[in-house]
Amino acid sequence: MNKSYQKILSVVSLIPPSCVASYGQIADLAGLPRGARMVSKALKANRDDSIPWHRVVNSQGRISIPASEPSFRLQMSLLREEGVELKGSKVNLTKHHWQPSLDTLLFELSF
DNA sequence: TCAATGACGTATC
DNA sequence: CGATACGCCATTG
Repeated sequence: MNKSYQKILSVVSLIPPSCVASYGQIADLAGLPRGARMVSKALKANRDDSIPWHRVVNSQGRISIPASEPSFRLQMSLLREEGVELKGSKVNLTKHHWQPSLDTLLFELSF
């Protein structure tokens, strides 16, 4: 577990319920431009359930976990439980895309 | 070393 | 909307 992973997870933990963020967006907020693939690795490696990993989807709003894996269904369930509108495996981004407040951004910078 | 591999992103057709 | 092609980059064998 290196520093980048910690940073990534800390950013993910800021995503509020019924909102989603993209891998690229998380990478940017974590100060890791073009680090989208690292975000996916960090989430896959993470075992802490208190981190809302399910609120991270790809830039198209689609769940990126292979449908063959069990966590794919789990992610859908968790999102629906929060009231996130899902059309198939795609979320309504115009409604649920996370837009961090200025406060949140400043808080991140101080981390 | 080096090629292959992703829970990615963007551009093009 | 679906399919393909690249770029990207840490990790893996």
